[in-house]
Amino acid sequence: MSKCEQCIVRQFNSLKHLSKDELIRMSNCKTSKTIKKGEFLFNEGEHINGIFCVKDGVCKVSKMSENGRNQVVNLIKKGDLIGERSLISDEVSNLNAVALNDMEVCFIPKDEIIKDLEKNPNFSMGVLKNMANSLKNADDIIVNMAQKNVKQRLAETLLHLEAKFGVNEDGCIDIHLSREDIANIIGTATESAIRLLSEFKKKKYLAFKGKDIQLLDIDSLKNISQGF
Amino acid sequence: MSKCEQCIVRQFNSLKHLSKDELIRMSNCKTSKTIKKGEFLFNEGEHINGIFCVKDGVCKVSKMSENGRNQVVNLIKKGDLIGERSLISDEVSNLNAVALNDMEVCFIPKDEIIKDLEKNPNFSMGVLKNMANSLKNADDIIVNMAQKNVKQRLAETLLHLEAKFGVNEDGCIDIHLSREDIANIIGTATESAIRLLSEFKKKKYLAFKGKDIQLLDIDSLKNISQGF
DNA sequence: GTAAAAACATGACAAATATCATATTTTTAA
DNA sequence: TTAAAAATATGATATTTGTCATGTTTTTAC
Repeated sequence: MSKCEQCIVRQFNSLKHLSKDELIRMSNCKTSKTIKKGEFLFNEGEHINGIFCVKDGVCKVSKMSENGRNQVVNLIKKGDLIGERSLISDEVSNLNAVALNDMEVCFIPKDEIIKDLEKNPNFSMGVLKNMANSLKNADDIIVNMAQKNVKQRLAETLLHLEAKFGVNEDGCIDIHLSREDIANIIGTATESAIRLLSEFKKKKYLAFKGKDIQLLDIDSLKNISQGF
Repeated sequence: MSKCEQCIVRQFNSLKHLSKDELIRMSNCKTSKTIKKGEFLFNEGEHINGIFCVKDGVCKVSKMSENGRNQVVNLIKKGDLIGERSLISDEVSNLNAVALNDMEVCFIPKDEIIKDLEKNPNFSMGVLKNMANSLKNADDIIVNMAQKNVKQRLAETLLHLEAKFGVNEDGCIDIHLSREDIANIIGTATESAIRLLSEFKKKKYLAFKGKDIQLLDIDSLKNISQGF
């Protein structure tokens, strides 16, 4: 069993506020899991009863709309925590999370985290700050969804993905998303997303390498996302 | 100066978790303000440096989009707190808040709240739960914005407003919003909102009394919001 | 009370987007 | 390896929505 107190990943999230003692206790009750590409971490309606700390890999967090379409609300990567919300409010998850590539995660049971939240103000302030930040992001996404058209949202999303995941040795955004995933992030029909990506390619704002995307003209994409 | 420990309003928000001592200290450092209809509580870019507890009245919380349009992200009413976020993350506000009618609010300075958050785990858990709930709502709004069309969003919003603000003696939704406000909630052009309201009126889903709106056919509105 | 401003309303049209159809390419599984 | 399935791509068309124009009603400020 790997030890939390020696794990680098926790430096990237609220768990960095825990004391050595708290981390040792956590090591003893956590479970490590390997989640294969396409498998679920959790589903809508499930009681999660703990949080996941992502050691490696990426998952998409989404929610079914009443229309029967899937909306991606977040992408979670190495160093992030998932499930904080369902932990604090005693409800079942309103979201589902599916691995986009093979993942290494640790699962920490609810009770353990609650204890730490109550006893360690640094930790709870950290969680609070993190949530405040998520909430601010959510507001930005709402404004973008409500006020920007599909082309603007696609440009914005591509820039955001490159900023978040960086580029690989080919110069492409270092995450593999299907065209459908991209459509489900920006909230449009898959065909529309494909069409606009083709348009951007034709205009040399980006290039396809295999199915991955390389951004070529950041300035133009920025302008588009801002409505110019 | 009114006393927090005797104020009913705090029962409706996280401040209910504070001890008598903490409330007495809060009474001594808070300031009461009257905010007239149309005046701002705070603006985008301002340091808020505290939270507002709403004793009476309603305000709309919005954000300018890069397109220059205003998106309403929340409506805050009696019993709610505003400004929690800017308090916890040390940044300027990303939102602005303007009174929709005359308001009575108390302003509690940041330092006081931070002290309580660090010393009273019940309180910080309460704030955390509240934020978790806001985050869940935000996800729902994102999904609605992304996946529903304007007519669905209007129906949804009307139902939501009636649930949140109730009806007055005329049977109308008990909040006065301009057509522009409604358009800015659902993220559409004012003309589109007006047109759809007229359509709903023609179909007897609702009636206008003056400029207020009375919902007549809840079932039909529910069906519309769900895409039937 | 009255003029000016703001809000509301509606038509005409243009632009954006979804949907359906169909073809091609890529991936998956036996 | 190969057939089937899934993903990508693009055209045609219908629907939704935004924009501009214009008129009416309501509210505001003097």
